[in-house]
Amino acid sequence: MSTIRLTYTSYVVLGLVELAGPSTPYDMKRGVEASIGNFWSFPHTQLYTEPERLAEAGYLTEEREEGGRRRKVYSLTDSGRQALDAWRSDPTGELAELRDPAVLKLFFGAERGPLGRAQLAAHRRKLAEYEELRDAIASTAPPGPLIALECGIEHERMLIRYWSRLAAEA
Amino acid sequence: MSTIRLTYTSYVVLGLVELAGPSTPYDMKRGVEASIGNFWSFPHTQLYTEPERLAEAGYLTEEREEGGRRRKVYSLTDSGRQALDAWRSDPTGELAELRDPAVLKLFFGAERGPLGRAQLAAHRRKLAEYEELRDAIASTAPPGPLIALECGIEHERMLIRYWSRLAAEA
DNA sequence: ACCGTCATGTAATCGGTTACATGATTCT
DNA sequence: AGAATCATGTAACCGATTACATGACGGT
Repeated sequence: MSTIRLTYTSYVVLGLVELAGPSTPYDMKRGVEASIGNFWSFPHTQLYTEPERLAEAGYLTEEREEGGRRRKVYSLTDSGRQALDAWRSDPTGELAELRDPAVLKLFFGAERGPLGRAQLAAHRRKLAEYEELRDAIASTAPPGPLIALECGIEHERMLIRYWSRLAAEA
Repeated sequence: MSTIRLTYTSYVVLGLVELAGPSTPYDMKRGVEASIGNFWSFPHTQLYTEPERLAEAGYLTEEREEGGRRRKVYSLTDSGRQALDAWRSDPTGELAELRDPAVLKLFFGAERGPLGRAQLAAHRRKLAEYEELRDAIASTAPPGPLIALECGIEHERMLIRYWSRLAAEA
């Protein structure tokens, strides 16, 4: 049993398994897209390697399905739940970075007009998608995902205002 | 002369050298902090390895200072300027992700109260810092950095509203 | 002369991404 | 039955981070 550094990806995996119960990597993949994947994405291959890492370190157990494809099924251990709890209950003051590719271009002198229009279109689409998603899950989802989705919605609205203003000035 | 994939870090380096002229890694480091580093950060060691990569691929030239520490000084080549231009003038529809550690915790069930208060404090500090910075450079800085800074300010304001609301509900 | 801090850099490690590959399933 | 798409996974590579290390310089 090795010792590893828990990354954000680790917590996403632990959190997903807590939410959904014992999961295969593919279960996780489906759990990620259209939820947490909207604002914290990574390639699906991470969902094969990361649970393995976590299992080696004792945060998950790894079993094989009986019959069929005999896929790997991961479950939370006590140690895993503890790690998740410790992380979750530490009220971090760490801040998100903008890390917006379009703002990066802007910083280095990109033309506002075309960039603004492209961004506006994309952000409007994303906002619509979020609002639809919220309406679809509002009555059934746990509060965490819902409230996070609200943040995503505010984020999109802010950026739509921002790029609108820029595109208008240009 | 090798072929490399240009990452965001590459464009940051190319952009910095364009803005500031021939630079040593340490010049770049100073250029990064308090400007682009606020919303697209990375460890300073990247500023030693990345220019080297870029020089090998022909986007920068590498010279040695005469005397003193004989530090490496990097300058843009035509090829580097072209790559920067091509990137900058492509109006990307690629979207920023939230990728906010605090929202991640929220998603997986963190308590709103303590987390909200910690985030509020941190975001208020950051906002004040941005506003001060803006006032300090408003008259001298090129438009790109200023307009990007405006985005950072709006971002902070949005998150202050968001966490205020959450902390109040909790 | 010493100490602390800033300046400057090297090297190793590793998480994350990219590329690829093969079974299942569904559709026509 | 063939094609297309979804499901499931492996392996290699590499950019990014972490750890460490030494030189310069200002203050006491």
